[in-house]
Amino acid sequence: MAYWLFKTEPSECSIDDFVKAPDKPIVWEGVRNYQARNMLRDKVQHDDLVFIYHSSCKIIGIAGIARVVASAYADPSQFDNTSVYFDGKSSPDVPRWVAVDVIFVEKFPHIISLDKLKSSAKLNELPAVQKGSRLSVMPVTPEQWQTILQLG
DNA sequence: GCCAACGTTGGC
DNA sequence: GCCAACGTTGGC
Repeated sequence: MAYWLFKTEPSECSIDDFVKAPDKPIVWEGVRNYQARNMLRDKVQHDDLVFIYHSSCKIIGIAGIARVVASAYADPSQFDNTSVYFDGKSSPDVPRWVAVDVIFVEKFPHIISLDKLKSSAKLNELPAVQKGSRLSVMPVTPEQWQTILQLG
């Protein structure tokens, strides 16, 4: 079992969308970065736990936890020409992008802010706190996971 | 809205 | 395969 951090803009998908439908898997689609895709496709497994990170918003930070309930499959949005995630260069025969399904586990009473994450020396290696990091799917070590939980 | 830091594209 | 130009991300 592994740990991950998934970035999302809460205007697109926030922890509250999970809270609203706690038993309904959410399709984690729209990852359009090769490094992130490779991790989604090759490493993210059923039952892995995921920090949900809110980016590009007022309160930036980790908002809660979700669990992976379906490992990688072809991201349907890449074939949907009405979707902002449509990719005309991808084909059903050789899908370029993948999605996973995640389900609600927990919403934190307070978002663990980016400032707080940066304040812990133990999290220096976490890509999320590093300047210029644009990974939308990133690994979290068990030690980092525990450190972050204690910050919350 | 600015802009630094990346990532991707495409001509050569 | 290099690299300039362009596009995107994401914190501020």
